[in-house]
Amino acid sequence: MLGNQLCFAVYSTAHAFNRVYKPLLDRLGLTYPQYLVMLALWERDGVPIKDIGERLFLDSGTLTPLLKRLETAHLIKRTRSREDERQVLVALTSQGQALKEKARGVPPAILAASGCSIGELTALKKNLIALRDQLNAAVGE
Amino acid sequence: MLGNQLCFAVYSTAHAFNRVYKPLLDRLGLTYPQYLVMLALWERDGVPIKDIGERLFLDSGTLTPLLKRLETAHLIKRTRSREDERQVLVALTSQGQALKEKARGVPPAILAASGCSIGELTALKKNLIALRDQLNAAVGE
DNA sequence: GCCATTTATATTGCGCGCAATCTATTTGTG
DNA sequence: CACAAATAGATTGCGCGCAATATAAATGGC
Repeated sequence: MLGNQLCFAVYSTAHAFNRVYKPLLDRLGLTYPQYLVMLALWERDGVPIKDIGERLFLDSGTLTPLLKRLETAHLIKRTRSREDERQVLVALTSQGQALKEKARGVPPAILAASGCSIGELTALKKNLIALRDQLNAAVGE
Repeated sequence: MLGNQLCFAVYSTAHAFNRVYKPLLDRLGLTYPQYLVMLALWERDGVPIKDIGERLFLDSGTLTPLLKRLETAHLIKRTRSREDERQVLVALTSQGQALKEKARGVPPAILAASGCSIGELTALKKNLIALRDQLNAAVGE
């Protein structure tokens, strides 16, 4: 049963996080997955979709429509690469860049809602990432 | 950033778990949320939908169609309560009961894929549940 | 240089997950 | 008893998340 219980703990914690993020992200006009994509682009943009997918563990079936919505919201621009016509490069617009400032209040609010110390959260994060990487390795056999 | 990183760790671990569960649950004809409902019913059935929702942190918008699919698959039966006509009671069919045996191999397989010791998983589960409950409390203000 | 293979992205279909809304009961208050 | 409020569940709409498939461009072996 323990595997089941742990998985449910992860599953239900993910939903709980979503509920905390939602009112904060509503003000930015983003969903949580869209916020993740923006976080990735704020770190490095002008990149192919593949690159975003690898960083977030998402595939084109998820990203293509999501990126279209971000483009409709004028936060990003998608352009076919010249060197490799298969790739679509994703770049932030000025509005997309500007949103980074508006989003600055999100992480502290999350930290406060978690009610944990930095040390606890860091340890938890480390353990989760190790578990995730182990699970992903197990899928690849 | 730490709050963001932790949430992403939870989010991506949930997806990784899903990828590990999928081939195991495909053999049972269940999705992971359906498996969760079955786990809940194997512990206690003949209960109103509300009861399942509280145990799994899910609402009727999610559960109503999911339960309809489980009923179509002949794993459960839904009947209006006599005492309180607002309630719909969910009971396992004999097939639903029998599936419990077929599902017995799932938890050990998950445990093996996690590559962690029982102690590590128990500690991680405990920390996650504390975090989840804290987050849920923060949403309710 | 040709052609099979690989790679990047797009599309379709299905099942969540949740907000918002609706209906039908039940409960609580006077 | 009447009637407002609360409660249980169903419905609708939207955005993931992913499998399966399709398309088009690049690559590699001969």
